[in-house]
Amino acid sequence: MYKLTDSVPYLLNRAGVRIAEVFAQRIAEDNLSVAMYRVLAMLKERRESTLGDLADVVSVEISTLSRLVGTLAKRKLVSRTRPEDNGRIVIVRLTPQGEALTERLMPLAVELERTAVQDMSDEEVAALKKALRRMHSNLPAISGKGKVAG
Amino acid sequence: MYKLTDSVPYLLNRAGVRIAEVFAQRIAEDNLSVAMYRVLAMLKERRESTLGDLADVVSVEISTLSRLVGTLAKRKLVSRTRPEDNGRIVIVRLTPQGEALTERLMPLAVELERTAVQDMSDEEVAALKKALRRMHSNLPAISGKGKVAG
DNA sequence: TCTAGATTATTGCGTTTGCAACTATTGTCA
DNA sequence: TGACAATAGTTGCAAACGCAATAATCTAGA
Repeated sequence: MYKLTDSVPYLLNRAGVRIAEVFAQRIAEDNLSVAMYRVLAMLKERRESTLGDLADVVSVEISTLSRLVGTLAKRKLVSRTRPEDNGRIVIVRLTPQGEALTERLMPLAVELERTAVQDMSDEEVAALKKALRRMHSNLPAISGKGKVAG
Repeated sequence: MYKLTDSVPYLLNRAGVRIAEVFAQRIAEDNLSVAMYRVLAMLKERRESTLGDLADVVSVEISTLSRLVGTLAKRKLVSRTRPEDNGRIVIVRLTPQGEALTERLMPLAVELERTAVQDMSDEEVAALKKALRRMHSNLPAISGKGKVAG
């Protein structure tokens, strides 16, 4: 029998919102949003990325990300480049300042995660991550609303 | 060693966004958002609720919820009442139309969940839910930003 | 080569959101 | 009882968001 408050989507959202709120508060003094942090952390991980790839990774609309990256660029945390051999795409990279900031913030993310999963074993955490990845891959990406094969 | 794309907050957000997108698309033809659905499903579960309690359950700001419930009330899906013995609070209830709509949509939520966890055992799903509840309770609720014990 | 289509990012625009301020009501305690 | 604090909800306002339209570039086929 279905109960909203026992359903996976609901519990997922509730935990996700809560953890994002806590992290948002921690990085607010640096005038960063959670999405901004994810962009920075992603670039630290991959060194560089196009806007579209970043949007996929960060789970936000590309138009939102375009403006968000614009803000980060204005603050000299990232650079935007259109390669000569491909004038469509934009390559985003961390600046030294951006890298320094990211390195300073990552420990906060680590600590937050530790707090969140404090009473779970390594196996439980691994199983959780596996389940989260599975659910993501079990569901279709929404491209542009109801535009299907057309 | 920390990797954004292997961290729990990131995976949590990614799965949550994806599942919400899919469900949003399914209920879009009824002009409902996911938060609206959660309000309706919550009222179906509890019969009635104050605005503040609803906000807690649905994980949205009370100001947002105030407007959202106003919209639902305009569509005659819920009713709002200020009890005579307490003029501060607002009691929200489903109307018959609201209940009918909710009953029609709940199977969609069930099916979505089934799709999301399709390759997991009952035990795995139970462990997932447990982990999601734990993380929620391991983290502090954010009241009003940095207002602490003041 | 030239044109039609696909890809990638940006911008316009209306909607939604959250914070802060405000209103209204209730609770407390001197 | 009377005043001050606490609670509950609403509204103003600015920021953030997503969709749709647009611009710019690249790709592929005749």
